[in-house]
Amino acid sequence: MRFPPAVKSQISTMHRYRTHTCGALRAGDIGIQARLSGWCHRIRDHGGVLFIDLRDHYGITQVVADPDSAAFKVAETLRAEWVVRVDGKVRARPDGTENPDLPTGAVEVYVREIEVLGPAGELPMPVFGDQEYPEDIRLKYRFLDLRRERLHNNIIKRGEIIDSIRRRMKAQGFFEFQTPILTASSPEGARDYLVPSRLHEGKFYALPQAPQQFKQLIMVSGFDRYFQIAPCFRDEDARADRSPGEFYQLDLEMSFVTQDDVFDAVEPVIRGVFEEFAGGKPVTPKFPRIPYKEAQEKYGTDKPDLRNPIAMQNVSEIFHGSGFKIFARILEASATAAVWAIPAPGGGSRAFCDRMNSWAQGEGQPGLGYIFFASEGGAVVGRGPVANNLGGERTEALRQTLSLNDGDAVFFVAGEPQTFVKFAGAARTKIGEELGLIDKGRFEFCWIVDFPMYEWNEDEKKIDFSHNPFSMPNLPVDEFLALDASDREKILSLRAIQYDIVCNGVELSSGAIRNHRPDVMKKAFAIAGYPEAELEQKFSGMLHALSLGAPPHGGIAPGIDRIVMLLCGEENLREVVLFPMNQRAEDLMMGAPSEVSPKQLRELHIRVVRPGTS
RNA sequence: GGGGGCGUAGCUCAGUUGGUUAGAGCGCUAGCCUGUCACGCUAGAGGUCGCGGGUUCGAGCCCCGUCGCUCCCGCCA
Repeated sequence: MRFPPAVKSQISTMHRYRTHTCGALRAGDIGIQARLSGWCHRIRDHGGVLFIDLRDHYGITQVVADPDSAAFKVAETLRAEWVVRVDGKVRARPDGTENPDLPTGAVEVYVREIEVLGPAGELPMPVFGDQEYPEDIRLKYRFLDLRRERLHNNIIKRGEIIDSIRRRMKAQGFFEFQTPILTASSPEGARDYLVPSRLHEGKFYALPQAPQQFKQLIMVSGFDRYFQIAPCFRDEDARADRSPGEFYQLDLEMSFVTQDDVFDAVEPVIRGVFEEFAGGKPVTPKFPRIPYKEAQEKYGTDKPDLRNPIAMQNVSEIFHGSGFKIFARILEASATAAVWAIPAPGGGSRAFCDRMNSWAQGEGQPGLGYIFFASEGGAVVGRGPVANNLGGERTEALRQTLSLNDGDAVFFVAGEPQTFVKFAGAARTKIGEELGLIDKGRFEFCWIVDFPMYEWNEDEKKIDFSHNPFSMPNLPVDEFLALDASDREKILSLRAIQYDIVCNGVELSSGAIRNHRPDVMKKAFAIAGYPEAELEQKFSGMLHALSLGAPPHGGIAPGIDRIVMLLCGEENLREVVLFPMNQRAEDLMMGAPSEVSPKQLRELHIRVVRPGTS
């Protein structure tokens, strides 16, 4: 790496580094002396004349040197991504050489002096251009990746979105609080990140999975509308839409509210932020409320992508006792078995249906039955093996039920809904994608409501909490307290006052009206088989607080990273997080996690026991 | 913990049925070029084909194992 000698500045009145940013100069500045600092984005050396695109956070300005300029010799030594200071005269570009793609494209800086502030070695990854690079290289050299336009813009947009959220929350009367980062491990939920205590041998802090208990305690403390852009920590495996380790939530909680009050407070904030940053893409004007059960039946998931117009239907009636023996027997054998239809408008070709069938087999399914409809002698008839066995009359009934026509198809899944629902949902998504039915240019929101409170655990033959054990059951308190724990039917049909916001198939958040009554909570846990003593032991602080005057309260916690991801049009959270970890929860740039010194371990009363050496 | 995909030059990738000295673009080095903005032209350097083993006269290519990255399942109240 060479450092060309810096030429001492002759313009002592100027700022040490710049009079303008690289995005500032316009035609009106022609004739002035300017000083710019930035990175050599792109260098074009024509021998006689040499162009440097100088880039900083604000933009790009073209710098020109020719053999007449004093700094030509220095200019020739510059390489990509060197950081330099440039002095020169702002002048108009010659006629016909203006660059309309650049805000500064009418002018250029004719260089008089160049000072190298920070030279760069050969780059592991160029900053210029928009080529894809491997994740590990990108993460190891995150600071280079962040110089690139796309990521740089994403991070800026992230900040602007968070600003907008704060503004909107405060306008709704919410107040921002800070809750502890070092707290206690909680037995419920995800795996905790633990921090060993130096002063208390053998004891650990945990990083909060969410400020859940704190925000409830803030309500018990008599504050009314809490929010926080809250860091959350969970030691679970990553997904494209689930960062390993840490992420941020717009955490909020309100006192004396019903579900409707929470919706009325949150929906305008989320909708407003999306409208502000969606770049003109339409946003659902009023979020529809879809009961959990309906979401499962129509979309095969509790986070439906409503941009996909396909809605499934239960068509068991049509197959019951029909000539299509495979399904008829399945329905015969079990009262809870069903056949669901997945309409595929425009999918009416044997080639498409066969392709979907092989896809299903690739997913480990026996196959995907189908009928496709075609015109024949003026009538629309069903084709394929299912239609042949089902017969004309029932096939026609299907066609009418599902409003299908010439050129359409329908696929079928059969069996016990609880075992096939996930696959049915995947098939609905796949069909929608393959047929191009999903309008990517919009944001489709919905609330998912009425989550079941409990579910049957077939493995352990017991009743479990279905989702959040601290949600209020949707039943008058007296009735709930009077429940007979053996009335399995009634208990399994109970719903919790719990809700999710879903956008384009991404679960943005879940929330609930909390269970603020110790007696109801004890009953709720008793139903799930937790003895009162255990509850007292694990959640004594919370129970105690709730027993000394707790207001009814509820809230929700939309994921900031996911909101930003959707608004940036990205499919992976790493594209909207400043310094993300890889899938194995490593920070390749900082080298985290890392080994620590024996002294540190001793102070923390920790001994590392490696697998197979104990 | 399980399954899929990928791994060839600093980077992005090609590489036929297993067959001579493994190629291209970008980047890098040297030279030429006075109006480019993905500048152009010429030449050059740069390779343990992730790693280990096997099959074969012969392996980048086939087989087994292993490691890394990634996507998914489990998990994430």
